[in-house]
Amino acid sequence: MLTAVSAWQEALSAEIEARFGVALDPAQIPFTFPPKTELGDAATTVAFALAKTLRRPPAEIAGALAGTRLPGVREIRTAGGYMNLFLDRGWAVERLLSRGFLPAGLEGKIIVEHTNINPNKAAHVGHLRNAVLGDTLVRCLRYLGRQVEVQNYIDDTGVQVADVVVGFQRILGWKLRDVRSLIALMRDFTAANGTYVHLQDLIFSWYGFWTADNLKRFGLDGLIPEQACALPYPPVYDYFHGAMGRFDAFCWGLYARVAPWYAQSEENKAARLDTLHLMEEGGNETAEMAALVAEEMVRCHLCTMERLGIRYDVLPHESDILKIGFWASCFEKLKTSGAVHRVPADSEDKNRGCWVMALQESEEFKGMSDADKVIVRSNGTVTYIGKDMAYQLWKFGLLGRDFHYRPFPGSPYPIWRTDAVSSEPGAPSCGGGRAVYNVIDVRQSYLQKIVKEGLRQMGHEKEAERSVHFAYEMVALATKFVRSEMEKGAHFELSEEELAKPFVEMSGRKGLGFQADLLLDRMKDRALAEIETREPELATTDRAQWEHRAEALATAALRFYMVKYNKNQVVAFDLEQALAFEGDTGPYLQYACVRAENILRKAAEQGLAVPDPADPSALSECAPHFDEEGWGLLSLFLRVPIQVKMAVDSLDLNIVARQLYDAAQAFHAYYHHFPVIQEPDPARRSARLLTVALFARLLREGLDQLLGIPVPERM
RNA sequence: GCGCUCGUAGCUCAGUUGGAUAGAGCGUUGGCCUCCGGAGCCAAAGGUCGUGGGUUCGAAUCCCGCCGAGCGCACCA
Repeated sequence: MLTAVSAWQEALSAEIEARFGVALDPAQIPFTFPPKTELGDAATTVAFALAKTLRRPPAEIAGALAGTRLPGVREIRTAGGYMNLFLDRGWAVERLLSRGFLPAGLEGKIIVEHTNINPNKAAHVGHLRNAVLGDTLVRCLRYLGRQVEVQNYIDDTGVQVADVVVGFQRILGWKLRDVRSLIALMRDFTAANGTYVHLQDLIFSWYGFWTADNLKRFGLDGLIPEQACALPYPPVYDYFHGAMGRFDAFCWGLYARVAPWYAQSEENKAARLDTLHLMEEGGNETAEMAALVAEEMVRCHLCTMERLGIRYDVLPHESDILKIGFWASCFEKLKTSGAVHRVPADSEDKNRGCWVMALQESEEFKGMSDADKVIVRSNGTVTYIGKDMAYQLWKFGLLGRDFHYRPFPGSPYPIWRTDAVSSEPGAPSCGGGRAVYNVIDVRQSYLQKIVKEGLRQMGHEKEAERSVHFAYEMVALATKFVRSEMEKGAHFELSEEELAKPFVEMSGRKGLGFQADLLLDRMKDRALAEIETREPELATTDRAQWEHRAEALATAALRFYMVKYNKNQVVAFDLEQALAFEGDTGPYLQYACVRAENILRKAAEQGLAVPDPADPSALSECAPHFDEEGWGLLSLFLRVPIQVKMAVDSLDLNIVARQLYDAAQAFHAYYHHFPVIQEPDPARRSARLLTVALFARLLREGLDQLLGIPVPERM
């Protein structure tokens, strides 16, 4: 409908000029949709807009324009100032199926960066919102004909990874080979038993874990390893609370132990800096452990996201940005363009000795009490914001150089990661985009603004304009939910004051949050049970099918939950609400599609001829027999391209979810009021079969291409 | 202090360049499976759209004030 609307705008603009002598920019002619489908397939309120300049009543203007000939439009009916368009149905359906309402193959690569989880712990529901929004944006852009490169940035050099390494080395007393064994063991168990292994059972029954040191550490010195393995509930059982046989979940628990451990002594606190230094130096066991942990963690995250149908093209690593010298190049540009200056070391300024970017000149930062931002610290190290600027320059191809690339090992699908030294055969070239979307939560708006300002000050005005921060509100935990978890025995460090608020912020450091895989597992369990009540025999006859359907339902429920809210709305996560399969949920949309396809299958089984949507003669034969309600249902899909465009322009992706939900809702109502197979009149039956076939196809396509929601054959 | 965001039904939320009778879901109440799958449908009850002004043919939407809530403004990322 996008392409049709612009044609209508042109035609109307010409007609208005001819009739009233008023030149109106075609793009300014507003097109909307009537509140009820029987009022028309599309509408324009241009008469209201003209009423002011022409000083004539809107209804009169609408009446005068009603005779305008618009391509594909069979009739224009006016209602007050509204002009309601009724389309030629054959024309509309043909274009719906051939994607004739969509622009194709638009020039210029668009880069979308999303997910960006610190590789030191399992993904939680907050990360899911980021990944789902990012992936939905990618799908919408591709739907609109854009070429998209998806990047997932890996911060493998920061304090977060260091903290987990400290946990392994100093709290658990593990060596590199212990971590290696753990990873290998986890992979074996996951492969053998799926996702339902509790780590506690695993780790404590692991003979190798019970070294003399560990026996002593956990107060079991008198025992031999075999005895410790056999203990049903070792004294440290709670130590690994919540880990589910996954390495990332293990690190989640471990990471939460590190902050309290730092708090115990100054000596402990010093371990963080020591570790960071060792990681930076390289060539030692600590650095190797950090790399190992980060890589395995990324693998875990890729698997989690794979469950949701979320994939990436490339994984840029922060360590490579430094090693390959991107930061050095960026720093040169910053200095030569005058974007940064050095504050003299002997000055009184609090930033003495630092390289800072001055922001007080910029409109954006007016009213700031302190408008200087430190880019390079007085000790010569670069801040996060500096590295991000280098990364952003590369994304636009402004560094004039590229990374090397090698395949990321052991990923669930082929994917490239950056490398600082050399490329492997078949390596792609990445970056160099025309526009860039950074999907990052709203709390980083200030920093993202600075990155954009940096581009501007380096003289890249155009790129700064095309640098979009896709800001969304965080996912917090509903206090109601946290309380119920605490009643079940979970321990969180929360004050009464915090518990009095409607929601609490998640915190990886505190281990406060809900893990993505855990949520998906809970949803899957729920789905398995639901399926079992409907098809009890499936559990024994086809277990793989049973699981496949449950996983699809979990994916749908989760993705829809994450995309249905407005991006500015804080999502207060509540397990009960997230686990819902009824009403305004993903499974409701899947069910509409499954139901429609069921009718088609049943009809075919009974030997009824199901009209082929792609066959023009079937279409012209059926079109006159469409029920008005059936057409109203199909006409909702005319809105999709415009809604997707609006969603991408405003970054309010819930528009897309809403639109498909409305279509599903309209179908469920149609289903109950219009029997298809039972309809005795053959012509009418054929028309209804075609309606259902078209609906099923359009909804399946929409769910898959736009929302990334898979639809199983049955559910 | 400065900046951003939010406040709509008992609860969770839609309502997008100001437009047709303010809508969904959950929950409540009452209906609907010998009939294409009841993860569904139909109906009822439930609203001073935080509040007070303003702009205009028209305001939940735009402007100003006030009240309440969240987030940001580091040589952390």
